[in-house]
Amino acid sequence: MNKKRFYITTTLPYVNAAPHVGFALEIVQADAIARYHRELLGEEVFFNTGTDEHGLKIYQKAIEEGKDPQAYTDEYAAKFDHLKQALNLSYDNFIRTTDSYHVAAAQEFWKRCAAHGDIEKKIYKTKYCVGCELEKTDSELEDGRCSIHPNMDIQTVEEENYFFKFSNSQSALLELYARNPDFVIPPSRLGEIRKFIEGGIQDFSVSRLKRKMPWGVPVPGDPEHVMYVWFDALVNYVSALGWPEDTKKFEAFWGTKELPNAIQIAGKDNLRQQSAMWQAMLISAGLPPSRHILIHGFIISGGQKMSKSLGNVIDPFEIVERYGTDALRYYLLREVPTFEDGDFTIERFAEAYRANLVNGLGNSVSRIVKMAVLSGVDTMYEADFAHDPAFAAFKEYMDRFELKKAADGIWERIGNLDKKIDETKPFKLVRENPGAAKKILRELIEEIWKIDYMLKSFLPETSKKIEAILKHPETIVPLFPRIDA
RNA sequence: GCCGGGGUAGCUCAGUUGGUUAGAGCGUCUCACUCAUAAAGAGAAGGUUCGUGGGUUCGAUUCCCACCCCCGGUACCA
Repeated sequence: MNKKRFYITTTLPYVNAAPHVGFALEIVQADAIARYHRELLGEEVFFNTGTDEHGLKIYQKAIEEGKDPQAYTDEYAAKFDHLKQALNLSYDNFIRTTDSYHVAAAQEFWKRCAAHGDIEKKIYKTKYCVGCELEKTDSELEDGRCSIHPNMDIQTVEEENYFFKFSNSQSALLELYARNPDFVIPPSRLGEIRKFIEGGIQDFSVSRLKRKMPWGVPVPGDPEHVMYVWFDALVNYVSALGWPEDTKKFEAFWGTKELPNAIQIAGKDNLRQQSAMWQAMLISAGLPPSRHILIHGFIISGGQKMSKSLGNVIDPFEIVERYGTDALRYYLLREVPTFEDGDFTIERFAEAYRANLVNGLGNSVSRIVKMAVLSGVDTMYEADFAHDPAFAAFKEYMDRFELKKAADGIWERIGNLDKKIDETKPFKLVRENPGAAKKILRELIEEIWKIDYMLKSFLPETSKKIEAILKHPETIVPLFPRIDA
């Protein structure tokens, strides 16, 4: 019997700005889930992330900086390593949408959709502001006028584009949702997308004229066009697995129509692309749908969106530099609701750090290990955690991707350590009844091992530190230093 | 405008079949202890009773209606 395969992928951040804490949330959530499946469940995990590197904005940005677009994206992709280190990420694959195998896969995907009759040429009407000399989207216009040049009429520009026949998929999508009530998690987001699809859907354009915007994947059989960045970028979730060449690997991780296996995680702004458009593309290409689309919220700061002008932007690198990787991971995984918007301010962060990591986890480990050393209690432990009832509860939450609730359970156990010490007072008891005190301390040590085990997915570095301490208890140092605000 | 989510202690939030004195964590105050990172524990205060106004009901934070406020989306920005 083969090991169970597990696949999870983040969305690919678009590389026109430095990674911010919002993407950090997504990739840390994915990392915790991946580690859980890899290390605690022993599954064979494929954890994918990468960068989305085509499209107009990147093209413009590169030109702006006087660079070749490929060189610009190369630089950015290299920077991603900083994020990997800063957040201690365990992804197995890093895809760049400019990788040649991805480009080839995107073209094959296109051909399959075309063969299925879902791609056709149509006239695409764009709105064009002569003042800006730019095309505008409807949402950029106010009352049908450009907000920068309200005295000028918006012109309609027509060009030939390829369209994906999204409208063909309406019933198939609704059926997918009906068959899988947990297709999108949380369920409220499934309701949202279902309602959107029920309301009727329009075809969307999937190509751009190459002479206007050359930075994209060439459309097969038509040198005039490149793929619109959406289409190409979404294909990464399967090209990362070697599709279309490596059908074995693809099937093992992506799953089959009967047993889809792919977990995707995305922000709520990506609900439509991931749970509807991409699924429609998969259906068209004859591939299995995803298994779950996990939708997380946004990180806001002080009740407002982060923005440079408000000065409330949280830089993940700064936090890590000051408090350490696991402090940030802790905050993102437990202090932010898993599926809803969460607030992130330095004040709240510092408070959570002190209360739960310094005073909570760190101090509990210190006092127990110190007592164990003073009383000569063995700090090694080998156990089958799988049969621990509390671990079963933890597992249940993790299997439902309820990361915060799972973490809450761990911290409840940490709190119980202190409660037990206070009730039994082993530090006092050791003078009257050393045997009884040792027995209690031994139980506390075992409990730390179990907590440590559950912590592996969330705080991998801390988990290693705890193990090192338990192996060499005489060398104990604080897990989380006090940091003055 | 429309669609979705939300308005419960200072803060962050639980509260799914409507039922006695509405909960947790953090923060605050008091007390106690000393094994620990000047830390951990216990107790207490804190909600004009759960956005506002109606309604259904013996009884509603929980159901219905209207309204107010906040947030997101409103499709080619990836």
